[in-house]
Amino acid sequence: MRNITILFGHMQAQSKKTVRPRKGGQDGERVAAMVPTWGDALPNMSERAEIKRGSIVRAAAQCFNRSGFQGTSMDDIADRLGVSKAALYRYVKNKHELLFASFNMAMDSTFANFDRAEREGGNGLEKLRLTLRGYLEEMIGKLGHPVVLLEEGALLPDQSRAIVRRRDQAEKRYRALIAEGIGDGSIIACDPKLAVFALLGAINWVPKWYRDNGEWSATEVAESLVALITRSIAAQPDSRRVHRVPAARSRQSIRNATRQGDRS
Amino acid sequence: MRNITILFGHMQAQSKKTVRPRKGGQDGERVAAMVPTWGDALPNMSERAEIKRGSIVRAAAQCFNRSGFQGTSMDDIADRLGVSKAALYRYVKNKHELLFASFNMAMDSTFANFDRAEREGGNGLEKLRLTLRGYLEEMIGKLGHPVVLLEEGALLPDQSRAIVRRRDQAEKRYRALIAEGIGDGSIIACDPKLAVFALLGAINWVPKWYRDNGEWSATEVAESLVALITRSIAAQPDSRRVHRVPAARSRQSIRNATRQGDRS
DNA sequence: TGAAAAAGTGACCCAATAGTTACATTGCTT
DNA sequence: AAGCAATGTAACTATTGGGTCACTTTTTCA
Repeated sequence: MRNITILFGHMQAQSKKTVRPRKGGQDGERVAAMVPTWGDALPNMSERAEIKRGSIVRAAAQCFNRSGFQGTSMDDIADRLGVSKAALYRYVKNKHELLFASFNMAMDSTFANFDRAEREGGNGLEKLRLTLRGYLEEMIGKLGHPVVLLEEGALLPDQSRAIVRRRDQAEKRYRALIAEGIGDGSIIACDPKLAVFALLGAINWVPKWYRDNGEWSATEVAESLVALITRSIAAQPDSRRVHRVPAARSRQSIRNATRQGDRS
Repeated sequence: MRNITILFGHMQAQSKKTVRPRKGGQDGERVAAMVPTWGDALPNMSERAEIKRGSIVRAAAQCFNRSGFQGTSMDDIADRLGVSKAALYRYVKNKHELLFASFNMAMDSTFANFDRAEREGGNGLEKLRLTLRGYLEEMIGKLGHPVVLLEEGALLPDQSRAIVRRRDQAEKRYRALIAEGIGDGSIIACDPKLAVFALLGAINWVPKWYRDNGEWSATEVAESLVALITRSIAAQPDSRRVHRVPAARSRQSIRNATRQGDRS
């Protein structure tokens, strides 16, 4: 009934269904199969705590994306990592901290990509594209597939203030890029605020349909989606740009990359 | 302690804070203020039950939009209508039925607007615009401000199957419109599936930023947003179309129409 | 190797909340 | 006015899930 514990540092015997039996139940002995607890990454030393915390946050973000904050239990997150709920509390104060960390992860990525685009980018439109593409790519890659940003209302008042401030800064910076693009002629005259909402909507919707078991890499999705949506405000909309990637890999690959049965 | 009940058919005395004291508490006598129970609409007869049920569903949809399914309690919904939780159960079987009804309301509107666009519309792009615009306008108008469609994972298996089927039909029909547009030359060559995801993302994101106390009517928001996002796939992107409304009412009005402090 | 520190666990506590029920109130109809 | 059906409510239950704790197992290191 206890784990048939064996070795390899951070490996641990586990029931083979990845999901551990929720309610103790009749505890027939588990069929042991070697599964890395803490899903992979675990280099060495005492910085491991930091790495584990990161794994917890990512797992939480994935759960939040799929089921929402209130719809996710700490057991769900623990199960995903192959640990017990109580173990999480060694690395994390409470559930809200996980939500807060998820939001901050997304905001960190946003600002990092703003900076990168500022260094690399050309005109306003190009910088906007670089930022969106980088963000999308990073979020998809880091979280297995999704993005974050829903469930804002579930934050605690203090956290909410902090996140809202960062998000407002981000939106302001997006609008500034659009204004820059309007100024340099790369972007059509439009209301920057409305445009930003439209862009972010399309971006933040991705986790609702993207499945990472599909054929598309994070890069491919990011590239073609960003090309598509930024065309809505591009001064000289380039036809080739929009369907370059889809045409290359054919629409069959998109079909595979996205839901069919879906969650239910 | 009991309501100082008085008259006017469906009017009822209520504590003035609209939110009724959650936990009974020390029941100081309530300061009575006349508030229409069931928030307005209540014509007459015994068909009133039907109308009340509709009010409940709309209230529920609004709550779900703001806080998610799991984040909304039946008390929240009851409070919004100025009734007790138990009263809801006279018109509704359970909470999941409310979620199901919310989804179906959105799907009904979608298909109704497909049909309307089919009758009125010109080329593929025009039909697409009509559909999106009608849907957005109707949802914003009907629900006070928002849309629905998140929280799909919270549906019960049976309900989920039904909704997923309708949603897939809707997506198929969206893709068909885009294909039609590609055929008649009004829409650029692109992957219809990716395009639909992008469009729906922007549409479904609206409740996250739109506030109905702003200056913009549902019609205005719907029109300008749809113009903006469909430009991403328009064969001949029309500059005037995109910023017509924003230019007319100035960007100040958008600023007012959207969040500043936001929920927290 | 052995002991202390670190990591993890099952069982428990408690608050929140979906749903029920026994009762009160309203209002229609005659 | 009386009585019945419809409508609504307060109080209860049963369950779920966040968070804690005493204890076990694993790892580190002298």
